[in-house]
Amino acid sequence: MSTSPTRGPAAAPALAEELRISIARLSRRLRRLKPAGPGAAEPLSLTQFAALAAIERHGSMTPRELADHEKVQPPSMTRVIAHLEAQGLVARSPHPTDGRQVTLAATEPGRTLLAEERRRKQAWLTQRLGELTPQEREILRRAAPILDKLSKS
Amino acid sequence: MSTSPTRGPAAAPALAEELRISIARLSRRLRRLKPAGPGAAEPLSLTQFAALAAIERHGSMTPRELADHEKVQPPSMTRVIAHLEAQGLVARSPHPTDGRQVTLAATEPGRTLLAEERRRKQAWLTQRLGELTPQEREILRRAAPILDKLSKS
DNA sequence: TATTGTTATACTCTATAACTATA
DNA sequence: TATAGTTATAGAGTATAACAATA
Repeated sequence: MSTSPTRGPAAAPALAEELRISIARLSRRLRRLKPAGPGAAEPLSLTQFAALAAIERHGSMTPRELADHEKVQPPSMTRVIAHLEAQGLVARSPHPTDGRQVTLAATEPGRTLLAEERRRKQAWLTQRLGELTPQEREILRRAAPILDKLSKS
Repeated sequence: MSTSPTRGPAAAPALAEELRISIARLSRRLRRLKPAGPGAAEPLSLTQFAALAAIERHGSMTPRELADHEKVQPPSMTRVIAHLEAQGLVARSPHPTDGRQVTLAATEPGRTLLAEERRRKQAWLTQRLGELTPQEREILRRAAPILDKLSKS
C-alpha cells in the first residue's frame, strides 16, 4: 500500500486531483453567474471578456496570439472576435507588413465597457473574496500566477 | 484616480478578475487533455470523474446531493449518472425509507476505474505540478480548499 | 510548402421547462 | 402542496476539417 504523502513532490497526484476538481467546480459556479444588471448592454461571456481584457492589456494582438493566450483553438477565437467586433468593442486593422495577419485593438467603447464590467459584473466573486480572511486572500493572490503558469505549459 | 491597492480587502475586485480569468483558462486547458491511452475503456469526462469520486468518497449519495456538490442542475447530473450507470461504474438502489429518492454507490469496476484514472489520466497535471517549486505546490495545496469554499457560497 | 485566418459543421456540457411519482 | 428524479428540448462554448489568401 502506498502511504499517500500529503506534502512534497510525491503528493503531486493527490494535489492534481483536488485541483482539477476544484477548478472545474469553481469554473462552473462562475460561469453560472447571471451577467450584469437589467440596464446592461449585451453582456460578454467570460471568454469574450478575457479576450477583450487581453487585447487592451497588450495594446494590440493578432487572433492567433489571442487563441494561444486564452487556450482555445483559432476558429473558436474567430467567433469570439466576431462578436466583439459586431459590438464595436474591438477594431481590426491590417498588419503593417504581413498581409495574412490581422491586428486587433480595443475601441473607446470597448475600454469603457471593460471598465464597467470590471466594476459591476465581478460583484459576486468580489463579495465572496471580501468574506475571506486576509490570509486566505493572500494565498489566492499568490496562487493565481501559478495557475497561469500551469495553463501555459 | 483610484490607487488600486494590490493587498488588503480593497484589492478584491482586481483579484476577482485575475482569478476569474485564470480559473477559466486553466479549466479549458484541463478539459482539452485527451483522456487516457489507446488501451483505455470509454473515458470519463471531468464531471463524470468528479461525480464518481464524490460517490466513492461519501460511500453513497443521492442525485440531488451530487448535483449540489458539483454545482450542476439536477437534470445535468441525471445524464452524468446515466452514463456512469450504463458503464457499470455506479449502481442505484432504492432509498430505505423515501420512495422518491435514489441511492448511488460505486461498484467494484467503478472503484477500479477510479484508481486507474487517478494513476493515469491526471498525468499531465501531475507532471506540471512536479515541475513547480515546493513553495508553489504548497500555495496551491492551501488554495484548493479556499477555491472550494468559494464554490460553495 | 507553411502559416494566418475563416467558414462549415458537429460535439460536449449544461441549462430550463414540463412531467411523474412519492411524501 | 412540496420534493426527488427524469424526459424533452435548447443554448453556449469549443472542437476538427476544409478552404482561401499570403508568405
